Amino acid sequence: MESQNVDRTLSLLWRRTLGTPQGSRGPKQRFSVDEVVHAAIAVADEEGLPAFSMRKVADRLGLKLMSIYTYVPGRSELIGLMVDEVMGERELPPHQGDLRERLTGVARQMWDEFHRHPWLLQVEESRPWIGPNGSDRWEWQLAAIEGAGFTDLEMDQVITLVGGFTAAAARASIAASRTAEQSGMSDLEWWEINAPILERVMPPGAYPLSGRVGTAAGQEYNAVGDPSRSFSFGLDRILDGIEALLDR
Amino acid sequence: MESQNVDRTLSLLWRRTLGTPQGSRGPKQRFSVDEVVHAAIAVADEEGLPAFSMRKVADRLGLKLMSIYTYVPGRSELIGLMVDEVMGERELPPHQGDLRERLTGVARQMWDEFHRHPWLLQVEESRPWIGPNGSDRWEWQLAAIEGAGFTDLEMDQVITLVGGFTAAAARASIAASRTAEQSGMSDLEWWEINAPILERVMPPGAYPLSGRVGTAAGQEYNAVGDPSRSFSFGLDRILDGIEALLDR
DNA sequence: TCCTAACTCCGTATGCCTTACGGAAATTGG
DNA sequence: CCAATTTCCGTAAGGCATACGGAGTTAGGA
Repeated sequence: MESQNVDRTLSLLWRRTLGTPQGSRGPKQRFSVDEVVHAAIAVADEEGLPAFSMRKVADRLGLKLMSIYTYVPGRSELIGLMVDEVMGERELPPHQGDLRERLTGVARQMWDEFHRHPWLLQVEESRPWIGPNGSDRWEWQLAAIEGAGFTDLEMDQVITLVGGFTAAAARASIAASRTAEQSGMSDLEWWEINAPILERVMPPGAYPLSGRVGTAAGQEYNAVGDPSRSFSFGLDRILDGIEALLDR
Repeated sequence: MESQNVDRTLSLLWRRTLGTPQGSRGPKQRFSVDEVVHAAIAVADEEGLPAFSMRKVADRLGLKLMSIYTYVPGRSELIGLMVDEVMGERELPPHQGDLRERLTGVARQMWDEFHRHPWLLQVEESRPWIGPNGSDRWEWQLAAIEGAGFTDLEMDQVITLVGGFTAAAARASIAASRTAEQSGMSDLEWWEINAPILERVMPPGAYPLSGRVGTAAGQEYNAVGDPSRSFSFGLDRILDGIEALLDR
């Protein structure tokens, strides 16, 4: 019964290549799986994954809660469909330029996607679903560095490295903007509340480096840190390191 | 009333330097805040953050649910206390060796900590609480690269880079072991269920690179990917890139 | 000495969430 | 035209955080 669920979800993921094999007996469904998935994506875009619920998806479509379960097996499978769906919403551009430009393209594509759909970073599935758009994506990423001189193993590791770092950087960036906009508190207000206690509690001079580096960062950026500059900085270092690997 | 909450939580975070200023009127509390925090950490270690609930913390202490709220303001504040607590559970060793060894030490300390307490990666707080152990940690990380020749801004960015990558690598590693142990399915069984459909659905030859690289990785490692080798590989590239920055 | 403010512990209730189950209505193959 | 099948949905079970108020306990001050 577990494996039936896997079957069903895989069929839904690959529904475009498989066609829609629905038995013809009963009433037709009022919506398509696509419409359900898109409604779900809209909810997640607006409210994030923790606040994403089956009821909200149903409400958005004008269905009652339990009807959603005739379209998809459950919440986590629906999230799997959403992930593969957003991975297909932009064309994968052909790779151009040298290795550096190509990997920058790969990273920036992920960076943009994470910012378009921040809930992607909140998805925690032990085993990823293998869908068409995710498969295309992985192939495309490997194509970016094919022929550059890496072993097959290194190709895997290089993409993992760039992808992992990009996800971490995007996480920081999104956390920063979420904080800025949604929490009613500005950075300044937050410090005004924290400062009195912290001054009382932090031994003066106990954190010389934090103080020096913190004020340097605070002056250079406007905020406490600039995530998009951290991303560029980190990516540059990583690409330097990867190029160095090819010069061995 | 929001800011009262901040006040209260900061006082709890810095409780060791502040002393315990509890009013003396009513009955004494049966436990200390430390005991509550440690019980909470035990629950999170065993079950992860999604399954972590106030009720389970209460049960573990022999308290009833609502009594926990006399110790800490709420769930998310308790998680803030847990985070700072685990950041203090290991001595921060003095830095030794060259830049490469020092940064490796910083990364490995985080790597170990994430594996000791995987739920740290599931904490999503827009604004981090500033506690004593987190502050010490940040100062210690900066000390690792103080005097190496970076500007203050670069120091911030270098630590952010190493920390972000380490978190991403640990996330992959933990996801892999969670999958292996807890989901009843082995990698093999999982493929046995997925393969029939995927073969039917993936156009043959559509994913040449994925196939080649995937089997290379699968043969070299035993599993689909070896997270700890990906970590070493990535860290080496990053350190190469950082050293190159100093040679400019 | 004793009253009362303040505090702990906890029962109850509200309002979320996922999902199992079963029933009514609709549709179509035979 | 009947019976199988499917959709849509009501209900309920079992989880969650937390607001509120009440009973009992403790100690400061009159």
